[in-house]
Amino acid sequence: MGRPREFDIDEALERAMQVFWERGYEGVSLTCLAKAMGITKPSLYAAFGDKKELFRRALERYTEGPADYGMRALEEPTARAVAEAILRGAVRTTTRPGGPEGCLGVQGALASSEVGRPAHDMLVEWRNSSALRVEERFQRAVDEGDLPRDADPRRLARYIMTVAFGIAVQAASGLGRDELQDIADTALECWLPNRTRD
Amino acid sequence: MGRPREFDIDEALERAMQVFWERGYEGVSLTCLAKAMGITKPSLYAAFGDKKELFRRALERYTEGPADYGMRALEEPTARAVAEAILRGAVRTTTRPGGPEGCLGVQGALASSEVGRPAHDMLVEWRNSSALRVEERFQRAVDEGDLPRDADPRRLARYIMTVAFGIAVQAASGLGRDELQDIADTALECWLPNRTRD
DNA sequence: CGAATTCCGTACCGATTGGAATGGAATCTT
DNA sequence: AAGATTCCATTCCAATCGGTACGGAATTCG
Repeated sequence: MGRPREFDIDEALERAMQVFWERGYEGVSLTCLAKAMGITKPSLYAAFGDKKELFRRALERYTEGPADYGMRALEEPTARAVAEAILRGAVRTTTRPGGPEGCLGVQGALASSEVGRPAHDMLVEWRNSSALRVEERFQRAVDEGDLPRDADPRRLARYIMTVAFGIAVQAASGLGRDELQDIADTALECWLPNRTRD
Repeated sequence: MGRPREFDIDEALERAMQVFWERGYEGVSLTCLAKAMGITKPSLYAAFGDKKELFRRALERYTEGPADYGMRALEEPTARAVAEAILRGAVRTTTRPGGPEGCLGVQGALASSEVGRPAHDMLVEWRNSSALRVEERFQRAVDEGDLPRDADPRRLARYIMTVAFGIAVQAASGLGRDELQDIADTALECWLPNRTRD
């Protein structure tokens, strides 16, 4: 009941995600955000609450959209394939032609003032929980005999995630897709035996 | 001639560097900056020019201070030792007890609005030139026979720097020194034969 | 000592920040 | 059609942003 909204809330959120991805949390004002979303500030406020709530929604959308390679990678059959999928996904996502360079989870709010703290904390948690899921997947690989019994899942997961985050930083520094894939390949060269590079 | 300044300009710059390191360029206001430096805004403005000039000075000081491991690493005798020194330095600097966690070159302004562009550009250039110097060092290693003739110095350098930047991100996510050193060790395990871990 | 010079502190500048109040327009249920 | 409800647009809010104008305090040179 009542007057229906004149904008598509999903499309508006998509725009918001793009802008946050490109400029970070504190790097965008509500005014700029509203303009990019094609709506006015009150509409934004009514539909999404405040700025940090909008950011949370955008981060959620990012996780299930551009960064869904993370979840899908965990379904690969071997630890090696998981690692490959993560790094390959990181390369592709941080250099996708349509979108901003880099990773929202890294760019968003690495450093922040007090007002940027909510986004900062969300992203720290986002990065750490990602690493944790990879670790759990690698633990399963050890249990299954896919990884050697003496392998350290946490250490391997942290290594892969570190390279992935480093790739995001390098993408923000202007490196291209091929160069980043080279880096990913280098990181994988030392990985356990069954190399299956495409 | 004239009234002498009542604060130590070197110490003030040190404070500024610390704050930029911790909160990034846009994350600190001039007011907060001046307070941390123990001086007033007009004094700051008179001594350092505007905010981006102060940031430039702070970045300079960072390069020659906490991040001097980068330059010193290049003087190591072998490529392997260079790589080790870089990663070890990254670990130590991003987790030094006294200072902020992470790396000024990474934290400062990965993502930025228009007003943060100067810092953003400075840091992109800083990261890229760091990688370039490592590449040149590795090229020398190839020339000297320290690295195999078919090694790709650029690729190796980018890999090492990617891991180093990734370490900085992880430090900002709260990982401790030992955990980061584990990551560095893992990254080096695949490195060429002569492992000389301490 | 006195003039010139430089620095410090306060108080303030216009612009922009995240957020909200208000009122009219559009749609639902009754 | 009437009332209730929801949305949109303008306008405004106190606070803060980076950056200054100005007057008094401290120092050196003459």
